[in-house]
Amino acid sequence: MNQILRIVLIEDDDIIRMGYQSLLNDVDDFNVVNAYASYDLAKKHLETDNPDVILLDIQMPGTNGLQALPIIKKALPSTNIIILTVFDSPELVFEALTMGAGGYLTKNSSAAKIIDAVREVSTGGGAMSTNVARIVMHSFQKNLNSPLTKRETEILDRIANGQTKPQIANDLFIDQETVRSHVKNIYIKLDVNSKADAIKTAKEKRFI
Amino acid sequence: MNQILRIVLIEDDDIIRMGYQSLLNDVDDFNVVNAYASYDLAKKHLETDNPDVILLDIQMPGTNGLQALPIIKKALPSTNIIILTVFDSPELVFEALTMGAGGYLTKNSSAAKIIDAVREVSTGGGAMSTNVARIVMHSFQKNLNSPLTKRETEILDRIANGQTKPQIANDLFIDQETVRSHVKNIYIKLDVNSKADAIKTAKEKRFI
DNA sequence: ATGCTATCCCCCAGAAAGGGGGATATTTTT
DNA sequence: AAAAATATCCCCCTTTCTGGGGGATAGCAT
Repeated sequence: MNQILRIVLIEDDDIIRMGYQSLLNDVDDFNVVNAYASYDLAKKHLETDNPDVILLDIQMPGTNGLQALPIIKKALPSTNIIILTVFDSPELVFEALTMGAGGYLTKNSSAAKIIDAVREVSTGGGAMSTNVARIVMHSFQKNLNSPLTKRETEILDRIANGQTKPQIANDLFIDQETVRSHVKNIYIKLDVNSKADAIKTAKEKRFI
Repeated sequence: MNQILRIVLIEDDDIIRMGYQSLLNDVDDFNVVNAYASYDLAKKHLETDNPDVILLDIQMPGTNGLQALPIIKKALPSTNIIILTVFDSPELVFEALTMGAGGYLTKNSSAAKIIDAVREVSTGGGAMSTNVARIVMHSFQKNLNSPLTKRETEILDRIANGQTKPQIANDLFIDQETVRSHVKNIYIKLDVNSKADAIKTAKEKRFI
């Protein structure tokens, strides 16, 4: 499977775009089939370009990269898209990943990293620069000093998944009153007095 | 800040452990202060070892790596831990990340990748091998073909965060009856008839 | 031995949920 | 321009759930 990878660039800065183009074209099995200064310019050609991988900037005139991402993904579901941008705020990163980006690189990435990333996402993999990996990993980390006990956490987790107290009681083979007891303690510990506030507080503090 | 990085290895395979030890000790600013065949052997020495980074295997006799992870994190909060294992199932990866791992590498990682990872996590960053990045990124991707409208998704999302219909109505400046209408349609589209089932189905299908 | 945890019990009023049945205006799609 | 989808609002109703108050008890860990 040493096939030529068809690549499309969408990047508004002429210098950067041409730089990436020559960088990627120098790789034996890469072929930059087209390079556009915006998504609006690219959209009518993407079907025929039929790229395996698109390198997509976020900031550009007209439809921006994050807006374009789901549109492209729907039109060309098998195309893998790498966001290539100077921005690395958590909001942008999560937005891009939920919308189907296969990679997220910041523009300080080395040539080798970019080439690796293209190869990686072309097989359905994931690629991100270290600063992005940092953001993503931090989003997973739970607070290890939660005031909630195991049981309380278990119950709050189920509440956050929409289960009612009777349902929880049933699932855990305990009485509704026991669930109620735990919930009371959860509310005291989190200093709240409603389901919504408990979930909100617990998520903010990463207890669940 | 060109300080020597103090490193501890916890890995039960003698050959592999010694291999990593010599690999890392060959790096100028790295110092493998100790290497143990299990966490149970390591635990009484970790405080004095005072490592900046720990490379931690999952599979080992006695307390395994994932069990040890939160314990170490609590005892040495400023120590950054990299999981180094042959396993890369989503469950293990998520477990490790939520428990505070700063990196997750599989053992097919190159020497350069491992060295990079140690450096990266020592500054609080994140490091993962490409197969792990793949798992993590896929966990973020939403289904772009949700049957739910924007408004319905917004409302279901709020329900999943514990808000009641009156609260949602208030936040969105619409009538409770409107919220009710949307919820009815959500239930029909998802073929459910309760909050819990709606959340469950929507999460499974990645609509929210 | 004291505290924390998990379990269960009762009272109560008010709130919320979910199943029906609609209507209407605005958008979007065709 | 017509048809479909969406977002908004209205009424009926019963059942279920919630949260606040007051407890008790057995086991486990420090």
